[in-house]
Amino acid sequence: MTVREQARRSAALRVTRPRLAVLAAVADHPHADTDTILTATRQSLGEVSHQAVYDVLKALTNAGLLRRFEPSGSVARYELRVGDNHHHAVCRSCGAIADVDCAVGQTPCLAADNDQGFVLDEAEVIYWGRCPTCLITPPDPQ
Amino acid sequence: MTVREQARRSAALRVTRPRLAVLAAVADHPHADTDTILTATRQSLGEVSHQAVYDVLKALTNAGLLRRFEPSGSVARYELRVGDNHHHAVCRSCGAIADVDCAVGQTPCLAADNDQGFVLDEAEVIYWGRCPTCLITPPDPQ
DNA sequence: GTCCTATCTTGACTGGATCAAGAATACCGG
DNA sequence: CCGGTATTCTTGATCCAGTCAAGATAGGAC
Repeated sequence: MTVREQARRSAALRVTRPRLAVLAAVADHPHADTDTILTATRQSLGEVSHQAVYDVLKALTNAGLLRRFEPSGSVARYELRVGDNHHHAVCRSCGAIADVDCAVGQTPCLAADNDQGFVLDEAEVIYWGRCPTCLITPPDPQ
Repeated sequence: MTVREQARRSAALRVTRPRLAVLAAVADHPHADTDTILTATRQSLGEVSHQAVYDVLKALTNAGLLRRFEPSGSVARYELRVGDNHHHAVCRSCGAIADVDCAVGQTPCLAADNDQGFVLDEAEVIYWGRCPTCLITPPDPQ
């Protein structure tokens, strides 16, 4: 019993080659989607199953090493979890994503006026707008 | 030419029974997903194709009558677009959604410190936490 | 080295959403 | 009130990110 429990706990996050490779891929490709991460991982490792990458991303996200976010209309994207509380700006025309610091301090808007009894632990902010490139060369509106 | 252009403009948002029914369905079911809206629409109209509901939701959203949001891990949800800039609190365990006013004023966090040259027009905020029900009766952690 | 089980491989499947072609209908002018 | 026209709706197929399941592999404790 005790032995097994210990083993289970220590095995909470095994160090495997796919995990290291996925972690490196996310570091190299900020805000990458799953497919980009899969491609990058295969470049450094050779064959890796797509299921493995999904599993690894989920495990690392649960462990707090990665942060997952999903702008409306986009697939899931990942970045290295850093301590700050930065947010994301997304371009409405080309989908470009940039990191943005929040002006409100450490926990922006977390003190909501009317929280309906919810106990909140995170405020996820997505800013929508236009990136510099799309401002200069507006995409054809049809 | 002029005739056709006028027709096109005035036809920008035709008043059809499916559209009225969908609008009523969203009004009756705040934060409803597409399937809920489809079911509610069929209850008031009889048969409606699922494609029609998708088209209507997109048209009404583009017209600014509806607001679409999509919490990570959830399907798309819709609500009547109201003038305020309220946001949403989502329960991590049961997925319940509540409206929340932002404490920071009319355009929360919109004045980002470092906007990377983006011109921002909306700050979409999702608060993550636990709803009152899940606080009282925590769901089985397996 | 051995054992246990978390992790990875393989392959099928799910389900929200989109695409496409043709029929129906709202709205305009007359 | 009627016809013309482009939009909207119906029907039916398709896409694809993500999940499920079963068995093989390999990390790491002892």
